[in-house]
Amino acid sequence: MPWKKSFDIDHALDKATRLFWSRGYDATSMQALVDEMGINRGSLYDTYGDKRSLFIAALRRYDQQFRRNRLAELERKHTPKAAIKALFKSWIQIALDDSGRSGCFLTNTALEVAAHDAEIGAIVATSQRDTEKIFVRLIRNGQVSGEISKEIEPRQSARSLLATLIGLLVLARSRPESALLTSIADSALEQLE
Amino acid sequence: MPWKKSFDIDHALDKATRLFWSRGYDATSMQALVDEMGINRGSLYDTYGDKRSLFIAALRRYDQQFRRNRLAELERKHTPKAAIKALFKSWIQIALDDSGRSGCFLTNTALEVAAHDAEIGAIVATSQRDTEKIFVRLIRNGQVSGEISKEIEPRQSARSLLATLIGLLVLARSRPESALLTSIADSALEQLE
DNA sequence: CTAGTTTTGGAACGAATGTTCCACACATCC
DNA sequence: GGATGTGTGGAACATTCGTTCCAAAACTAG
Repeated sequence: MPWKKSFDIDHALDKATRLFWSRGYDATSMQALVDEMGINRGSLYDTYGDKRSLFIAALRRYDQQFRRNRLAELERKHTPKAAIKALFKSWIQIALDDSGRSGCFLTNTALEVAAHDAEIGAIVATSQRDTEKIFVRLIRNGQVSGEISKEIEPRQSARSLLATLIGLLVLARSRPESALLTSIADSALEQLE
Repeated sequence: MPWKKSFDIDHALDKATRLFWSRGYDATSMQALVDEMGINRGSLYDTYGDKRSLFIAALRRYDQQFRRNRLAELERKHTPKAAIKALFKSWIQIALDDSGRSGCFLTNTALEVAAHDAEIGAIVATSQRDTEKIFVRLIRNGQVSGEISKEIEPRQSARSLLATLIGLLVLARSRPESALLTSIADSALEQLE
């Protein structure tokens, strides 16, 4: 009769996510994944399919665990404007702590794979659109409570915030300098006043 | 006695640049480069060295031809603020025209290679710093002539412009939508008022 | 023409790639 | 204990990778 898997599927997927996140798709070999995930090559193919499928699963998991959940938590714990500020600050903190300079998995993927792979491109684009929507909501709520200027146009400012955040994520990987990144975050927040 | 090369070294390098620019480092094979550059494999190794050296030469050429020269031309032909506007507009134009969705070679490289290769990382970081300096100069000159508000801090605004531009270049590759990109460019310019 | 040098086209290399497969060990249920 | 199905470890597969090498062709200079 059947038998439960002896390894934690999600835990192994987290390991794969970390590796893809740090090195990208092409530079991550199946051998490195086998080593890092701590499971057998056969089990890997049985459980997750081929490399591309595993990458998509890792990207989806990152999108859920790291982006959606994190944004939801920030939205719950802070006022709208403070949530935006906390988002930028936490990314800067990650960039300065992270010795591997991994940046943001979704943004890395946007450049490396998304342009040449429709399915992966759709995942990236959808998550960017969702982040944009969250910014719109935060701005509107901030305008109601008065902490964000009523003169700005929510959609346009949300797009600007998204672009600035993505730019910061790129610079975090090539120039992880505190002064540079905080300067950018400050500018982004000043736009809301 | 010696004999001049029968192929144009820079022309072949341009072909290589286009390929690396569009596909990235890992996804571009030497075979594809041989085919695209139209020269022999032996000649390629004799002239440019190994793959990484060729990539660096291509990146340096892009930085000179496409970034520096283009920025210098914009600075020469326009007033400071108009130059910034023209820069954003031309990138949007390229993004919407470019069926290959190549984005910006330097920005692509910042994410794919720069974080894990010190020499290439230095090239990317240096070019980003130089672009930042040009923004500072444009802003200062615009403040003198009066077309840019004297209330803004040139260095901080330059960094903000850089981040926004890079964010736009990433989005150009994952979501080449006119409304999105022009909205971002408009926001960037509004910051200067 | 001859000598000298470069390009050419392709063979060849070892290493690494993603993927498949299989015999063995082991845990579960009857 | 025996049957069933899973994870294990590694061999093996065909490709592709970057790189090296070489004999023949092509061109220039004397």
